[in-house]
Amino acid sequence: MKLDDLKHAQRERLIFLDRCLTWRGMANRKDLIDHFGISTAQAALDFRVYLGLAHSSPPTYDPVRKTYIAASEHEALAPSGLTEAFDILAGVDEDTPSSALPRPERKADQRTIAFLHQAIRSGNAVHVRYTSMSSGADEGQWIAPTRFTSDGESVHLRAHSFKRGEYRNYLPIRIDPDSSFEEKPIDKPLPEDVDWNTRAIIWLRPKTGLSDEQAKVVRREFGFEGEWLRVETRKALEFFFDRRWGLDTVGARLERAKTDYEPI
Amino acid sequence: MKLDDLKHAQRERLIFLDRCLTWRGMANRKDLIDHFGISTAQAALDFRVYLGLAHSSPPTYDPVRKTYIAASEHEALAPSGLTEAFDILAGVDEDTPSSALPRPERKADQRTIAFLHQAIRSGNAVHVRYTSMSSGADEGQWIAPTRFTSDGESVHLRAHSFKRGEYRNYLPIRIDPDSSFEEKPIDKPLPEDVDWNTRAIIWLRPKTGLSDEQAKVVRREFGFEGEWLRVETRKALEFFFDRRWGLDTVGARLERAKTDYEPI
DNA sequence: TATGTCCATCTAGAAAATATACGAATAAAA
DNA sequence: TTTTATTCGTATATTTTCTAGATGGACATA
Repeated sequence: MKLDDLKHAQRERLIFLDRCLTWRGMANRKDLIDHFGISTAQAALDFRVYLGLAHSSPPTYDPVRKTYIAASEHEALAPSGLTEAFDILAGVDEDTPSSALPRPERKADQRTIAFLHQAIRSGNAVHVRYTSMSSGADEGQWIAPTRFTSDGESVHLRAHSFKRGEYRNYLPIRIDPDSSFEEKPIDKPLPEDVDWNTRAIIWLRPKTGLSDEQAKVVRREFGFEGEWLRVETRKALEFFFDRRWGLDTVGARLERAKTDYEPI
Repeated sequence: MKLDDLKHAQRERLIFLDRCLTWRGMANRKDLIDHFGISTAQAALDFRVYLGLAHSSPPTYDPVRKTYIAASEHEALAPSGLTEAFDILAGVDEDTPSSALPRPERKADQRTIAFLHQAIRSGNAVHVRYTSMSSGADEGQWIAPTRFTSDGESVHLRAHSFKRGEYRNYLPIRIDPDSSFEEKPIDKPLPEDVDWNTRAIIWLRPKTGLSDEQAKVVRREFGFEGEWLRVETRKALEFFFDRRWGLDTVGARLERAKTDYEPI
């Protein structure tokens, strides 16, 4: 019996339960009932199924505290990072501001995104008017969108620019929503997107100048033991890496050691 | 009939469907079947329920393209940002690197988090050994944790420090996992957490020095029309704001105009 | 014209979940 | 000490949800 053998709905519930046990160290039927709106009977069934699945380190019921307590060597069925599981830990009060810092969410026009998605699916080129931060609005151009990407802050469009003869990253928000979005088939095959199909393996180390003790904290914080932290992405996204990881800021605690490239 | 009247499982499915229609502009039964593992019959039922709910701008079936197409004035039942909905747009190939830039995920010790959560719940003080980046490891101290917070990058612990006589933000990863985590009741009531209970309203504007046209792009990108963008958070989290929004970097396109404070 | 794909719908039946009731252990309040 | 509240578990009958499998329609492509 595995987590994947279950139906989607119950699997979702057990994953939630798993996270409660992992990060809170405790869980009740009430947690399931409040979160999913199921009955007490069903919640009890879910607990039994969970206990059946978690044979390596099952939680135990503590009648004194009236909750299930995770085993001290508890192993998550579906491992999660603390950031993903934050909502498990944060009490949600309506009205008052969240206990999470608001993010700089970029807006996007639904219709524009749908047109681009459509062009990607059909493999057509599409006509757009694009405003770049440096050169201002253009008069309209044909691009061949291939996929959406994300740098964690905003969503980008990866597309071949016929004007430039290369693949570039575009910000959908800078596409004029009143562009024609006219589509046309691509006459000759596009070149390979080399940067996309190149793996960039970035090796990071604690910033030069940190004391040994500080370096140790940094290692623990980012979860690596040896000399380097290995992070893997695509060369096409590497441009965004330093900013996303804050390597270019004054208080940076990591720096690049080296970068390896290999075809995917 | 409203989205909230539905059971959790079906509501999840309809929200997914809603996002497909919103951002892809199209949806099939197959999308539901692949994502939730339901039958074709159930997927067809979900579509009918969705059509019943989306009375203001229902999608239409296009027999030629063999998909449902969102109305051009489509209104999302459950509005979402593009960043949240990114997984709807990104094709997921296993094996190859993701099309999203990896995030600098901070690690955290489950057991430590569970102890802290326990202390918050019970309202007790807890004994921990904390290593700060500046002053190094301490000899152990009592703190009174009140809640978890998040700056979007890592999760923090908000706690009253008896040593300092004030509320501070701690990084759980810097708490020694071998701390005693001994608990004791708090003898006299804690002072109010004034910074937590103060609303910080931050007014941002396009960075001075940008051209009018550039400022216009910035406004559209961050979704504000007038002079300022209003962002609301808690004073206790304000310290993280500039870094999270990249206001302290060279390429920043927003700057603070003013900040208002008011009690919550 | 044949084939494949996508849709919808029908029916019977399986599976999932509920409502309701009952009993047990514990802590705190009366 | 007794009562109340909270949490657990389980059992029953019932309702709701979902599936399996079959049927048919519209359209595109070969």
